[in-house]
Amino acid sequence: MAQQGRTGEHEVYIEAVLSLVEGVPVGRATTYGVLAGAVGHGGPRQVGRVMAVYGSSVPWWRVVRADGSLPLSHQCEALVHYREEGTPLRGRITDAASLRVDLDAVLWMP
DNA sequence: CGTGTGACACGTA
DNA sequence: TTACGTGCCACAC
Repeated sequence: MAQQGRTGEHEVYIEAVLSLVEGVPVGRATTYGVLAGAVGHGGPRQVGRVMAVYGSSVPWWRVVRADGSLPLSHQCEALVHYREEGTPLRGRITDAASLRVDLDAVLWMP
């Protein structure tokens, strides 16, 4: 449709990241670096920033750090989703500091 | 226009 | 495994 006349690369980048996150299947997960490489521009930090601002509209919990650890202030919320989706975790639930997603089993790539 | 900060990544100890 | 330093890019002040 004839709208969005301004193809701002900034918005294109945001939509690209969000689109990829929405494409992550249930029970799986990916990393900021993978998404950054998928869009072919910027870096993992830029992806993280997009998630921090616009991530509220996408399954952000399926995006974790390269080592499988969770976002600093959202691991508790992510934990709830992981339990519902049956996402395999490593470490001990009693210690969120060492809690990580088993990327070796659920890593998803676009 | 320099400095600090961040939902990051990687190497090394 | 954790801790520290460095590189990266964008944004707030």
